[in-house]
Amino acid sequence: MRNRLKDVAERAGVSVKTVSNVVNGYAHVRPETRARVEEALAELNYRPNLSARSLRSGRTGVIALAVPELDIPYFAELARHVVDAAATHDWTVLIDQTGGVPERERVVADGVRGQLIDGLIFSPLALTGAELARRADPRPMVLLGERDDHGPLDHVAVDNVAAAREITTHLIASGRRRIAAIGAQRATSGASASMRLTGYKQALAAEGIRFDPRRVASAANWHRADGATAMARLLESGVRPDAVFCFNDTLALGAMRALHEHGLRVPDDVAVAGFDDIEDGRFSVPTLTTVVPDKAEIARLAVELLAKRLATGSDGAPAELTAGYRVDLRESA
Amino acid sequence: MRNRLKDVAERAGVSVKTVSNVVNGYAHVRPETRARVEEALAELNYRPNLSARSLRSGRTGVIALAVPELDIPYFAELARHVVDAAATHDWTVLIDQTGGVPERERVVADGVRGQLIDGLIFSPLALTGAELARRADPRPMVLLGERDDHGPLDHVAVDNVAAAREITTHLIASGRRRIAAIGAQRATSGASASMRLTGYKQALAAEGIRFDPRRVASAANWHRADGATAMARLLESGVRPDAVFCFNDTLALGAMRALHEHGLRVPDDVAVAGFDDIEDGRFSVPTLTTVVPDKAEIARLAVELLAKRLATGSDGAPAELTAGYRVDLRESA
DNA sequence: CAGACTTTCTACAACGTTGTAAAGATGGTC
DNA sequence: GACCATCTTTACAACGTTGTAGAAAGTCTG
Repeated sequence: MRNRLKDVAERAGVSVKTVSNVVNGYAHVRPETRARVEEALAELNYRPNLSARSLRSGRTGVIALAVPELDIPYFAELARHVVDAAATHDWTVLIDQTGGVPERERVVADGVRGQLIDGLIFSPLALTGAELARRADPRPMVLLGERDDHGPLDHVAVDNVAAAREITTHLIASGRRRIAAIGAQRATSGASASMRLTGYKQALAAEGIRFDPRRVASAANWHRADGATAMARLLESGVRPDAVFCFNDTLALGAMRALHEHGLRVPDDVAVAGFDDIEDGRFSVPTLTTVVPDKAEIARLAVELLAKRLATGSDGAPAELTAGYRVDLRESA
Repeated sequence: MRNRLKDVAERAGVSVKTVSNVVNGYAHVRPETRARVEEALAELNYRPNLSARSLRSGRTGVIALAVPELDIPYFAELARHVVDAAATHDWTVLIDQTGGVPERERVVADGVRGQLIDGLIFSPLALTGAELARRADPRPMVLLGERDDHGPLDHVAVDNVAAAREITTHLIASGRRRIAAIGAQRATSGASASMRLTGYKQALAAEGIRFDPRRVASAANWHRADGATAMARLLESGVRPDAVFCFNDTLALGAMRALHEHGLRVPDDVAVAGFDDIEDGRFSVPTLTTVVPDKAEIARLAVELLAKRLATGSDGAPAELTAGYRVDLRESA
């Protein structure tokens, strides 16, 4: 049942190379020969051996996508877009989960996958661009997500500062003045966090609202539980926000739960805004106003960067591409 | 930078095969030789070429996991467990998303991945076991999820009937009598649906409550929107349920949203129970009472079935394994 | 210390594929 | 009909790895 070119060749009465030529659509094959070969191909249900092809060609047709966790909805959705974008190049995507753990991230960047993959699309959480740049693996890598320091590496992100500014401005425009923020992190660990915080501050400044550090709650992780505890901390600390900008949707959903537990209504008492547009936010109670990054564009740009590196043999200055976003106003703010 | 055994061998002054022996931990290598080779290995940062290994061995060390969609939380969580279980065999997992589309499912079963994979763990939505059994690909395949008809194929599932019965019984025990169900499907398309419906009916019967078909709402898909519309349909049809068993958590979250919109409180007015234990349900308002399948066990059993097939060359009668579950009582019921 | 056995290392071949080069067939031109 | 160009097909080698078989050197047994 495991059929090789050789078996097909014998059945069709031609050489192995002729079968190979037919399989690969080489033009100069006599029509009758082609027909005979195709018949044999079908009868034997021939499938090319990809290992042999890869060995011969030096390409596997597989790229890796490394993300912190697939059960973070943002990354699950992103993964699907990457798979779709890769399919246009006939590439298979292998997904690696790093857990955001530095050690695992380093191992992935250094090429755990060995010669299994042609390139890597990487959304790191713990490692900086500079750390990643001095990796041992020569295969091309594209970084996803905003980094202040992305080293000499190709890179795709949305303009986080602008997006955060825009959604904060919306909160102000709808009459809120005591706007809290949830999700800040130590500068070293989270570029997303610091950029979103910057956008938030810029919006306040532009509208002449004084920035109050007591209204900013940090969150080491960005899961629901973190959002809930951060919100609770804010409420119990005595700052009485009338709105909160959460640095991602998951935090926002957690924050809404905490607000609910404190007997506060959303958006009546406190408006809530998020970031990422995960599916849950479209069905939460109330639905979540959020920044919608163009995930399909992010995926497409990343795959195309990789394709360019693979085509040109990795040289050329690092590219830094920006994908689009929009703010979707729903019920929560 | 791309180093082969040959380069290492030259550097260490030994034959290619000796390097291979060191890399593979062959015992009979003189310690000094081993040390010299290991030094060369490190200096050149040798990585084995997996394509060549696969070609030689006939094994790729990659298994595929085919699921409907990764942004369905249940499958994202399951995927992580499968990756972990596969890691114990040093296998890499390649995830395929079928979208639940029959054509895509057929293509996956017939081996799109060609010779890239050693085996397949498949959670089909559209195709029956019998349809899947007559596939063209000879590689071992393990089915996940309950099927009434799973053909002559290895298969891992939890006892859906028992689990549905148990959680419905809990609803009854807590005093509910007008218990609705959301998620029924035409018998042909959804074995999960029909088994959960069966468990629901059994629980009613055991407690002497007459089954009322008007209290059962169907849902072609099991997304939030489907749960919300199904719940709304029930409420507007005049049946006044005091509880609802949703055939998965996502439906339940959608149903809770619809209840909220109709001004009904959960669990005070209507208790809600789900199935799957997705992370969202642990943070929803209120948190969701649900059936918790042992996803780690499902993954482990599936991977081990695959390992057994690969070791024994695919013969032996199809196995049918059952993984555990428990009912987690939270706020919603 | 002969013989048998073990340890250490190596050459070779094969896994299935495709690029190269070249041979043979066909067709066209003068 | 000789020549050249193009079409069609083929043999061969190579991609990097590892199993097999065997050579050479070392160790043990009686």
